[in-house]
Parts: sequence; structure tokens; C-alpha cells
Amino acid sequence: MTKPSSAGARQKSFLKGLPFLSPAAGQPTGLTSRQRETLTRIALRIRLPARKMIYRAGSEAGFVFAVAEGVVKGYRELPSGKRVVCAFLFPRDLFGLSENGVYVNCAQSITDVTLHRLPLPELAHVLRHDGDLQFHFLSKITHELRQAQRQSILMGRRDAPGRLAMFLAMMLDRAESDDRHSPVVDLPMTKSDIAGFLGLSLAGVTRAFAELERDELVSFDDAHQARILDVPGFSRLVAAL
Amino acid sequence: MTKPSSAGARQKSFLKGLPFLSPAAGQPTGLTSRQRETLTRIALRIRLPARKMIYRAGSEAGFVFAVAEGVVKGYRELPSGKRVVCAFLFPRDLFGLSENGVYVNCAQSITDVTLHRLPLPELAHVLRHDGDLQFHFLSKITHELRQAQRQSILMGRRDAPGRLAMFLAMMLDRAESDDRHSPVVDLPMTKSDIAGFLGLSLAGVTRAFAELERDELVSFDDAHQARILDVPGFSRLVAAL
DNA sequence: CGCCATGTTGACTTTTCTCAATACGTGTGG
DNA sequence: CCACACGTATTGAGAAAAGTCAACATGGCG
Repeated sequence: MTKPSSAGARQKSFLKGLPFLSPAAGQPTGLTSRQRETLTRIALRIRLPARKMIYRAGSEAGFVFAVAEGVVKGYRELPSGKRVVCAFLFPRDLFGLSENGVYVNCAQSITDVTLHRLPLPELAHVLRHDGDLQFHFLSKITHELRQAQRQSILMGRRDAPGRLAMFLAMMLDRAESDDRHSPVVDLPMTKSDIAGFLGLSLAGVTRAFAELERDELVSFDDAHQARILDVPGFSRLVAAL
Repeated sequence: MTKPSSAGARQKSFLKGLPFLSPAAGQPTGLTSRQRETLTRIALRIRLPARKMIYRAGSEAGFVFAVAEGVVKGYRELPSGKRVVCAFLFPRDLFGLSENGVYVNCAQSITDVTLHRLPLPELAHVLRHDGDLQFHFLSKITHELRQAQRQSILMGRRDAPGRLAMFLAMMLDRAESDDRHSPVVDLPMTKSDIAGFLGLSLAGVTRAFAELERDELVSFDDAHQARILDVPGFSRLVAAL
């Protein structure tokens, strides 16, 4: 009925995305120090270089992961050989979704990353016995569900520039956790990854970027950093479903 | 690494979709009778006729709902006036996703429905204090997340017949909860709804249905019931990503 | 009996995809 | 220091697919 886009961050909601574990720079996490300690006890801190496989779809799912630092991509190999990128994971995001005991997709680091690795049985045990802690997880997963729904809407768009604009807006939202209202978007992933994420061809992504630049909505400082030039025009395109 | 599609229903997984509340026909729910009682105490049972609005996007989110009987659609009105259907909800499904205290989409009954309406504050309280019960919710939401990701993959397909086939396969999975291995798919929703769900035009859905029928993969007993004729061929199309 | 929502069909337009050739750029090895 | 090679990105031309628009059919319900 009112504005559909992201309002401020009123904290009043049930099922609201909440931070998780200790972030890289030590912002408040919403967890009590006791809960953080509980998780830290069962978690293993892991550092990985860029482009390292974390797990493969179909392999036994023994852990849930939380990104502490860096960026991870979750993707799926389709029978045709195509790669669909399901999600980009940033600090504080959870990943490691499983079904029937096996991971449903692959995970690979994009940048150097630091992860928290939580063994599933222990995590389940801890969650069952700490309702508040589990509630944070529930909120987090619910937030991911909203994101996933939003992406379905994105994928419903037929026009490549619009999809790309929505993607940039998404990335901006993420980044704003750290740095509010900056018109600069970091894009640590490759354009092929973006193409896989948006369901476009690499060529399509290139052309869409070119079109956005030609219309002077965004500019590119370099391959991995975009800048929104015309915020109103950009927002109009994002919302022009 | 192995088969990516739905295997049997080994119950070994963490984060596996679980039933919720009392179903129409009284199958086991996975909840203890005590937990069911707890939920029943705070829930209000509501009956609605078909095509009744349940809530609108942007209105204050006071409740979470569980479908007991019938089918519900969750959708969003886009600025352009287009309607995107985010989800079809069947018995045992939860809905009522909110953000910042307001519903993120609209919900409307498709058939006559019976719902459980759970007040958010009471539900949150109950969940925090019953880790096992909350774990069922977590599993359920996680299952919905998997579904949402699957739909993003679906939306990434460019070919209308393929999308439609995946949709039918989805609907078949749902129905199989009740009646295993039947090749008959009930489609209580309109084709416009399907179009909205798949991100296609109504005309596109019509033509895609016609193509599936022409290729003798499926036939239609009537407007709301499809029958898979050529299971292998159909599966091939579904998987032909 | 006729209205209104829903669905069907055809002609034409728009858009992206595909394929392929070409460029960029970073790290390696000569 | 340069050259090459590989992953990545750009650009062009042509083909394929769905969208749009509009006319028409169907079907349930008052």
C-alpha cells in the first residue's frame, strides 16, 4: 500500500535479518557474549584464498558456514554445463543449505575469505537448547528467504538493464550495512558470475552495463567498482517493473 | 556429485522441511501433542471463501498463517500494475512474511481455505521458549528457502515450455505428499496466476501448454487438472536446463 | 439470456541469445 | 624486460523466442 522499497531500519519487526557471529570489524552482533561464546566453542575459524572450492553440491553436508570476511558464491552446475549462481554471500551471511543430508549447491570463495565452520549436529543441539540464539538463526534465514523472493522477482524481468540495475541496488543495500548512502558499489565477482546470477549471457551483461553507462546512470571507476551517477533515474529503472 | 533431484524422503537431514500444525486429514505432524496444543491455544482457526483477500502488502503484520486446507497465493503488485505471484501455499505451508513490521506481499485465497492464524508476539514468545518447536519452524522456513532458490533457477530459464514443465513438476512434488507417484497434477489456480508465477505472459502460458500437449508430454483432463503422459520425456524437459 | 472474467489465437515487434572474432591484462617463464 | 597464454571481456551479425496488442472464444453466474 505504501512504499515497497527499503525503508529505514526500524528494528521493530519479527523475522528481521539479524547479524551473526563476530563480524570482521567488531560491530554489535545482536548476540549476547555468552551466545557468541557458545558458537565460537563449536565453530572452527577457517581462512581460504580466493577461488577455492568450499564444498560441492551432492557431497555430504556436515557443516553450516558463516562468512566472517570476504565474499563467497553459491552456485549450481546444471546438466547442460551451465552455471547458475544462486547467491553471493557477504560477511554475516550464513550458507551451507542441505537437503537429505547433502548440500544442494556448490560454494566457492571469490575473494580471500575467513569463515566460521559450524558442525551440524552440534549446531542443532545448541539451537534446540537456546531459543533466543535459534531465534537469531530463524530471523537470519527468514531474511534470506525474503532476498530469494526478491531475486525471483528480479528474474521475472525481461530487460537486461533493469535486471542489472536491480542487482546493483541489491549490492548497494548489502554494502550500506557498512557505509550508508554511498553511491559506490563494490563488485568483487566477475561479470560471468553476475551473468550466472542474473540468468543472462555474459554478452548480455556487458551490453547492459554499457547501456547503463551510456544513459549516464552509472559509471565505472574500474572493473570491480561502480558509481551511481543519477540516483533518481537509477531508482526509477530499478522500480520500473 | 550424485543425483541432484529429489531422492526419497530419508529423514536424516538437518534443515529438512517438516509438517506443521494439524493437517486436514490428520497425518502425523512431527509435533508432539503438547506442542500442537501450545500452538492451538494461541492460534485462531479461520475459514474463508475463494478469492478472499487475507492481507495486503504494506499493512501491519500482526500474524503468521498456516494453511490447514485449501490453496493460497502470495503475490505482489508492481508499480507497473503487473502482478507477480511469489508463491502458492498448500496445506501445512506457512505464510505471512514481514519486514519492518509490515507484510512484504499480499495473500489471497484461491480455493475455500481453512487457516491457522498465529499472533506474532505470542508466537515469538512460544518459539523462544520451546527450542524443539522453533526448530520445526526453522526447518520449515529453510525448506521454503530451498523452494525459493529453486524458483530462481526456474525463472532463469528462457524457454516457456521448460518453465512450465518445471512448474508442473513442482506441483507434482507438492501433491505427492498426499498421493505418491500419481501422474495427475491439480492446478487450482488460474492460468493468469501461473503466468504471474512463472514470469510469462498469459499468452505465453497458453502457448506453452499447447506445446506440451502437442508433444504428447502431458494432457489436460480439464482446465485444472493435468496428466503426465510421457514421464521420461517430461522429466527430460524438466531437467534440460 | 447476457455479462464479465478467463482463456485462445494470430500478426508483428522487441529483445536477448548464440556464435565467433577480437581485445584486454595479469601472471609466468624465457 | 618482453612475449605468450590463459581467463576474462567486448563487439558485431544473424537467429530464435517471447512479448504485445487486439480480436475472438469460452464458460460460469446472476
